[in-house]
Amino acid sequence: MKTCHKDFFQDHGLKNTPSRDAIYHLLEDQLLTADQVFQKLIAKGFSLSFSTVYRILEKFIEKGIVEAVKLQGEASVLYQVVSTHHHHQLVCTRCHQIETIEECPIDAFEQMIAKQHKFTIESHQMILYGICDHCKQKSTD
Amino acid sequence: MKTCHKDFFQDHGLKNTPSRDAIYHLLEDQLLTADQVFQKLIAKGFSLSFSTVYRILEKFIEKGIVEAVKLQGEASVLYQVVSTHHHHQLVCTRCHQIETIEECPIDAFEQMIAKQHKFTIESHQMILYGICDHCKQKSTD
DNA sequence: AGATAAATGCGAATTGTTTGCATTTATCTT
DNA sequence: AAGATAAATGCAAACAATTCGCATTTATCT
Repeated sequence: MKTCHKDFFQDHGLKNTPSRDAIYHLLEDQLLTADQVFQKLIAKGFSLSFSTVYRILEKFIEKGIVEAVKLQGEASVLYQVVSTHHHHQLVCTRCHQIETIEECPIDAFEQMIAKQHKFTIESHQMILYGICDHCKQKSTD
Repeated sequence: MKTCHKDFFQDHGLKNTPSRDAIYHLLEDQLLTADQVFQKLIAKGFSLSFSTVYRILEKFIEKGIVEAVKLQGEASVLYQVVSTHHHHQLVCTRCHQIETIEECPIDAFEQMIAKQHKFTIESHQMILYGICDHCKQKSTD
């Protein structure tokens, strides 16, 4: 519950509602689909509608509070609170677990691209697909 | 028409049909949605059904002939023939033009990730969003 | 040429997401 | 603190992209 002080939503021009708060906290430390957000809240006994989930996510993205990530192969979009620090994802192609990493090789790369292609990079998405440690160990059993 | 010799599809265990050939050649040098593939072929006077487009793309992906790329914000998936050489995309957030680049900063990075996270990278997707040269020049007019 | 499995066309079904509209709620005003 | 106001919500219907079932056709293998 790092950044969510009392007027957090109001500072973004959003009303402070229980649903917003609940969704925000859910997405602080994990990537979830809209459906997963909905299910988790319902499971907690929280009451809200499915379209509200989508509408809140939409507002969050609009305000830069949350980012949407589209992974190859996954049908639905994943959402996550935008951290102050940059990060990327390691997606295991076997168990589909997603690990978040802080390392990024692109900063240096950006300058080269800016020159060679005269393209000013504003943001980037990098997703690495492969086998996680856990799955690797299982396959050697 | 680089790699498409007579038995190309058969080598992949696929029958050699006109639709396959047409779609393959369309995607050799551009990223298109399923719908765009369909529209372009229809426009050329080619006759095929929409579900055939999806089924062919599905097969191509299964055989590793084509890759699917999901961009942030875009509703539908883009498809492209997998080149023998590795490449990435520069997506202009203004004009939505997509440029393909050969440079890749990730090869060296992969080894580091493999060690630090015990994650074996099989493939990766990197998309850079920003402003292309053309749009930049327009904005200074 | 005939057999066989794969490929195709068509429409209907499914899935993820968005929208319209009536109702409720957070915040602002007095 | 009560009422005004716009934003937020619930519900169901609409949508758009993609998938599927099934009957028919076609490429490839005898």
